[in-house]
Amino acid sequence: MAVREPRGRGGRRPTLEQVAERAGVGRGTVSRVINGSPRVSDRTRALVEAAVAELGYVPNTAARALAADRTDAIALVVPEPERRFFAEPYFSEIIQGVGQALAETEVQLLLTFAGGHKERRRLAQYLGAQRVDGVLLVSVHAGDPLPDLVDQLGVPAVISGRRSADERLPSVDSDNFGGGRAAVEHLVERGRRTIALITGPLDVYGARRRHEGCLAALEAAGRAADPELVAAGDFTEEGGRRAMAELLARRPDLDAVFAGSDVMAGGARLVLREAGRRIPQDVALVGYDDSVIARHMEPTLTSVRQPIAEMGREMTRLLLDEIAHRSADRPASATGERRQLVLATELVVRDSS
Amino acid sequence: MAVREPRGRGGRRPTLEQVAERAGVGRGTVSRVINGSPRVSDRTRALVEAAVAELGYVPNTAARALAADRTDAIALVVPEPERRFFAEPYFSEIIQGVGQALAETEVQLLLTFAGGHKERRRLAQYLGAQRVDGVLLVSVHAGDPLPDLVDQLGVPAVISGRRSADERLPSVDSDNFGGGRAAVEHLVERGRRTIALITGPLDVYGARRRHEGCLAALEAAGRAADPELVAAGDFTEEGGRRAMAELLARRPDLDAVFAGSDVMAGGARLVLREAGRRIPQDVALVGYDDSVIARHMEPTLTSVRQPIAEMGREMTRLLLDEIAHRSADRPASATGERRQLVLATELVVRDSS
DNA sequence: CATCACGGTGGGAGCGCTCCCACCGTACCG
DNA sequence: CGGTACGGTGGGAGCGCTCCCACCGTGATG
Repeated sequence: MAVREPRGRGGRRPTLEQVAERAGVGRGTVSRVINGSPRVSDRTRALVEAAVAELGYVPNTAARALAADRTDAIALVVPEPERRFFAEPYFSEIIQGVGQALAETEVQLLLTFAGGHKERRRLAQYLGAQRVDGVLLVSVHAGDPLPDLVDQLGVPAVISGRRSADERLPSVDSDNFGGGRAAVEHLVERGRRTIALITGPLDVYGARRRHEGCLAALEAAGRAADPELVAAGDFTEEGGRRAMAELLARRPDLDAVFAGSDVMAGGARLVLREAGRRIPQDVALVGYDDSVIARHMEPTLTSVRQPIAEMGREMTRLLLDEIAHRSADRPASATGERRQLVLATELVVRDSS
Repeated sequence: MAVREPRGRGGRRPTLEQVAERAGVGRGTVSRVINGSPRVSDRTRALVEAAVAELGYVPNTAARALAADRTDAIALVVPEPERRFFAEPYFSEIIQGVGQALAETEVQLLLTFAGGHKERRRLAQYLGAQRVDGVLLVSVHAGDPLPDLVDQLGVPAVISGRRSADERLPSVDSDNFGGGRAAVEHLVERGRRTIALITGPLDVYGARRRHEGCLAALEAAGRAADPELVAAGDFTEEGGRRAMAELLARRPDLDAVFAGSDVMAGGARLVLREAGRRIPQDVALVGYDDSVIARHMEPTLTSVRQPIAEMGREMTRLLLDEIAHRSADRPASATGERRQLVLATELVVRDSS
């Protein structure tokens, strides 16, 4: 007759204590071996490792977290209200990168959905309740209070994309300036004379940098920046349509368009087609993001690729670094380490230009 | 001069004990209030709640997990080696659904990447080490040992898609049979006479069911299933190309194609175009999945939509149910509850048919 | 008026681990 | 040859919570 275990499922797992007994050593020694302390003799270490293997011992996360005040978990905070965030491959790729960086460690990834303002406040509380060792914040809005809230709570955090030129928090960004510049340089090289620009919302730092890159490329090519050739979009397809219609009305002679996102480029394409302009013969079109849309558009869309998976990877590394430093009582922020990363973008040339 | 806290960041958070003292009650009573036990008088409850609010108390997850042997977290196991999994919106949508279902609860979502076979084994260990209360398994292969491993460990699990007709584990599937049938019915209604089928790998249960649905629709329309009009693909674009070329060689008179996935439909489209067939005038094309590709293909692709987000939601509900039942010492598996869900699919008609 | 039942409550024990202090022995020093 | 240093080790204390048992008071019961 099977004896019923006190509680829980599938029988109790072995504890540190049991491993210690089996190896004929003390609890502290086993703990030292498990945690890779150098202060253990080789003989003892081998003994303990054998016992661990025999018993199939796995440390209890909860107990460790409670005793050591460290969870070996980080959270990726997802701004859920934005469906856009899910629709674009951005999300998947970021997670892919995070997963890769985490694979080399014992750290777990927690997904947290931050909805409205109250939920964000609740989230902040939870973060304070030692649920995770650090936080990855993606797709942060300019005026979002969350990053600073998290920072004040003393929770290590890394954000994707700087919110401004003088970002204080550790961050990983892609080279928006270089990306915008490369797109326009490409159009110039292709012999395009009248290049129109559809920008993203300019209060978003990344969108503004893209635009500044475009302007720099134009200037380098000896062309004056023409306000008639610039229209602001809002990263939506509809916004791209509106901007394109506007530009076409003002300057029917344009022969190239750079849109600050693929989605806006998609909207622009529809307007161009309706106006009877052929792509790329009459008008060259370049987008930004190198999203799925770009590869499946007709014609396929030239676009600027951001290394999103790599951003996820670097964000994670930065965060793990910060966590390690803080637990060693010397925040990386105080060691003058580089905590702002900017990764290169790449122009992917396809049929639309 | 600020007194340095013993350890950890940002000062200690209030504990149950402190709340108890503040409220002038015992520790047990506070615990009861926090956990919503009915065995507390209204007066006392109000007292405790006030103290909780004043102190901004949040229970320590680790301590609770240790004491109660329950983590209030579930894991979504992601089969990482498949890049396909990330590329398709499947992943994002599943997570979206899971997030929605979890939003109503206090349960956290852990993302676990299961790479090769050893990593899966390691994963199984961790699952046993009370890291999570349950597991969501997505995109499970036919011969994958993981589901049974998890089950043997006694960890509640729900899988997406049945592995066979007599799936034992709780699962949420979409109506692949109905989806395949609807696609072919649609082609029949459109007056197509010679309907070719590109199947997925038939050892994948879902793919086989789709195919069986197709055959059922053909039979219902009084058409014999013609082996010449069936070719097997492997869910890749290249596989779709090969299958389409084969079909076209065998039956140049075909006027409709159903592909078991949008990606294969994409491959088929290229071959059809090269062969000078117009879509939909000469050949109607229908895909499956209603992925981003479908919306951006030229012409836009008619496709069968699976309610993926809803599947994520239902999987989560099923899992939370199972967890609740088990902790109440009566597994849902023993109560004869329905643990296999099949959700309806929907045909989205676009320009390709 | 003693007895019982029961809603309501306090607090001990213990979950499995890390941290840290005490201690042991050996090697090296003056 | 006593003193000091130090690598190596054992185990007590405690992390913050839940569980459960003992207990208290009240009102119904015999």
